[in-house]
Amino acid sequence: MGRSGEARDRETAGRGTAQDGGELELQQYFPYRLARLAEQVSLAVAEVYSERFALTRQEWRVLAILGVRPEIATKEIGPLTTLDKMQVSRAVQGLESRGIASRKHHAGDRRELIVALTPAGRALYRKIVPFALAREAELLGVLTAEEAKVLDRVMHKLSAALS
Amino acid sequence: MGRSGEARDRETAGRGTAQDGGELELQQYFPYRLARLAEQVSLAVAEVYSERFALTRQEWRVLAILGVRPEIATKEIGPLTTLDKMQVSRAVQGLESRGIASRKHHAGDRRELIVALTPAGRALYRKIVPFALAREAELLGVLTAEEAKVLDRVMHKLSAALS
DNA sequence: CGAAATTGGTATCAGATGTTACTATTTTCT
DNA sequence: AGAAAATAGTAACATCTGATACCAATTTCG
Repeated sequence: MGRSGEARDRETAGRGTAQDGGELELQQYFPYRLARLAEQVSLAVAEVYSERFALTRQEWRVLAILGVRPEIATKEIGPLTTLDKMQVSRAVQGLESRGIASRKHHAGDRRELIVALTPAGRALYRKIVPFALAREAELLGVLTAEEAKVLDRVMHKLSAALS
Repeated sequence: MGRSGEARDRETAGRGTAQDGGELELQQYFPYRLARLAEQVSLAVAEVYSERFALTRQEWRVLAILGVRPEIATKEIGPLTTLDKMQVSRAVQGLESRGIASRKHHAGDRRELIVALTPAGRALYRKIVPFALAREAELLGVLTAEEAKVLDRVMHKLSAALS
């Protein structure tokens, strides 16, 4: 199961994160701690797009994609945002209903829908992004450069181990 | 906002995690990556308690607490599990309805409910915990001891910065 | 070609979740 | 003491989310 090549002794993942005998201390349990942290972070970021701009988490993700890819087939959005097709459908509808995005059928294949930001949507995007980036910077700012580097690597490793 | 004392240069949290100009690349955006990872981990762990033992995430958390604190007022459960009082109420009801936990009114204050595991509940707990711990060990096993240590510290730092 | 299978997207319904308001009990304060 | 406020827990409703089935357009293949 995806062992990394590095040299590791017996104690390995032990100190500070893993558990001992047959007891499970929820507060120390890594999956719980991670879920909790992610929720905190998610909430902090949601202040930006939800409270200030009334977007759902899914809409925000789609918007983030549209900001970079000015025109995209909705079927491509799912993989990029980790949303299933129903969530994408709803998010895009939500954006459209508020004049943020527009949909049109693909000429070649009329099943597909192509989404793009409206001018208003683009303006919204440009307004939100700085706040979102600021939040991220604020957060990562509490870490040293070294810690940030390790964190990045660790997240990649864990993610890879799970796929 | 909670600057750590370490010496850090301009690049700081940059390399590998943070963003540049006014563009936001969702795939690289830390809050998104974290949410995604947490979801993956959560799913992997849910296999243990959900698929194998038909518990919801909330019930699992309450069970984990009850395994350590054999008798506890439900009002204490919320803070320990990061669930709101309604979630606790439902989770405990769920556990009770399946003979895993039992409730009784506190003698001194008859508003409070005291929850405890039934013998069947305790047996279930003992059956699940090893699997849950194994999952955790498997995951953390892909990290070096050093990485695990940094990860632990980083999670504490981030969590603290957000509270 | 044309029936069958596939694909993109959505309607629809069921179950989960969040919110508000309410009951019961206890505490506080005059 | 006893009215008012606070606390623990839940009912009830509204909303969100997930799963299934479905429609329309396209592709595959006999």
